[in-house]
Amino acid sequence: MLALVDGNNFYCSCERVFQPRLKNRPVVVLSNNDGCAIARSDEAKALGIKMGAPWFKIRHLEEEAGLVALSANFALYGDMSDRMMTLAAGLGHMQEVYSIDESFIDLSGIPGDLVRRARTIRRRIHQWIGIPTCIGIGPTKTLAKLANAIAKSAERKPGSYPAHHAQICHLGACSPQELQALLQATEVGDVWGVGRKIGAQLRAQGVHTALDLQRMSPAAAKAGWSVVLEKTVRELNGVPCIEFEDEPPAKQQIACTRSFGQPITELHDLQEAITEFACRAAEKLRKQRSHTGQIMAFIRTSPFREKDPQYSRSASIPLPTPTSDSAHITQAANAILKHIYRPGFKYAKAGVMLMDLQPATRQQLTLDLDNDMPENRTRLMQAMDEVNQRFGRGTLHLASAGTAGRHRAWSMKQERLSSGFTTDWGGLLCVNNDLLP
DNA sequence: TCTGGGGTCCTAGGACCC
DNA sequence: TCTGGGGTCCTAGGACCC
Repeated sequence: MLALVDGNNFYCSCERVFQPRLKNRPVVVLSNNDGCAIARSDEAKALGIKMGAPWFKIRHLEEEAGLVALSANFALYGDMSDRMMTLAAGLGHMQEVYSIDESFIDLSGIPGDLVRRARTIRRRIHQWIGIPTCIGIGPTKTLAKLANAIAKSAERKPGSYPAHHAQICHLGACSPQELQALLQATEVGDVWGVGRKIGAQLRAQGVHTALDLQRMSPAAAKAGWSVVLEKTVRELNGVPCIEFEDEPPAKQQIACTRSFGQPITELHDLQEAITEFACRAAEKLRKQRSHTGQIMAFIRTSPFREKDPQYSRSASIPLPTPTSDSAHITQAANAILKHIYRPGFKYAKAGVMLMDLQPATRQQLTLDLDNDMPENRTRLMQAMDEVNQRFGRGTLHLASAGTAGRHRAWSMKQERLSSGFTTDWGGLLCVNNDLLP
């Protein structure tokens, strides 16, 4: 048996812990550059605000409905998440952290009343961290997800499901008739793994509810769609097909991409952005002790400004020697940028992706020894990570050649650090590429 | 449907080989 | 010159998730 523990409206709930005045008010948390809503309180959902709604379209609700909008504070949410995960882990023997606000817990071998146990953990998370959660229990991941959705819906929308499933729902403890009724009351599009497109296709074939999908033959699911949907059907029938991952596998790719607050036209401004993205990506890479064998960069105009000429292009460079060196990665990313850049466009977004990731093995370290001053180089990177960890991300960063000290034309929102102070881009220590070996 | 940022997995189709 | 069959590898794109 598996449990899924999920923080309700997670980012909003985190903010409410520190700003109790936000309780019972409609609240949204906005993405980078305050672009769109990425979290909504129940009250904000009741106002009809959709996930991803652009801020400029819902802004009028500030005046009209007392909507409160907050810029995202990801450092805070990461911190709260760690604490919540630690408590949630107490539910069973193994935990898979699935996202910032969700974790699966393996309940096999746990004796006694699982619902009562879940209730204890839920209360503890609420009392100690201040985050409200819902817990779904079922024999497979898909059914645990479904149970979680039922637990949430039963609490928020009375009448959608029987009230005793609110907050905690244990599908493994339901009678076959009860389970059937719950599946029938669930729209097929609400099943984990069924998105907008496949949901529409299923409905067109007469499959409207989770129960309909459960009764589809796995062979038909595979023939009509793919092995992914086949697994979903099997999981709905209680046959585990999606593995429990106790420790997170190393990432296969690492990306750092951003939309700009204002459109960018000049190459040197894009260079600054790409340099920063490359450095951040390299940091993530070293954190998981990997090297990258291929670097990709892209730039694009805004598809939403239809009148403006559109341009979107990406390119990648395979590296002769896999590396985690910020300077190498930055150079490669900037070389790509020069290659794909065309003047005359208003660029809205750019990014760097590291691909072909592999463990930083001893062999690769030996290869590095052939480069200039490898020991200094490694120590420099270590020191940079340590400084940034201690004083906040971006305190020490590589500047693209010749741009150090120039005003940033592409502005990102200032980031609040978990320690509570605000960093400023002025007066930052930069290391110029030109100075590196 | 909507102006975010990250990820994963699967599939189809082309290149190339025997 | 045409016709046959099968396999692998790679890439782009689609669909999904939070």
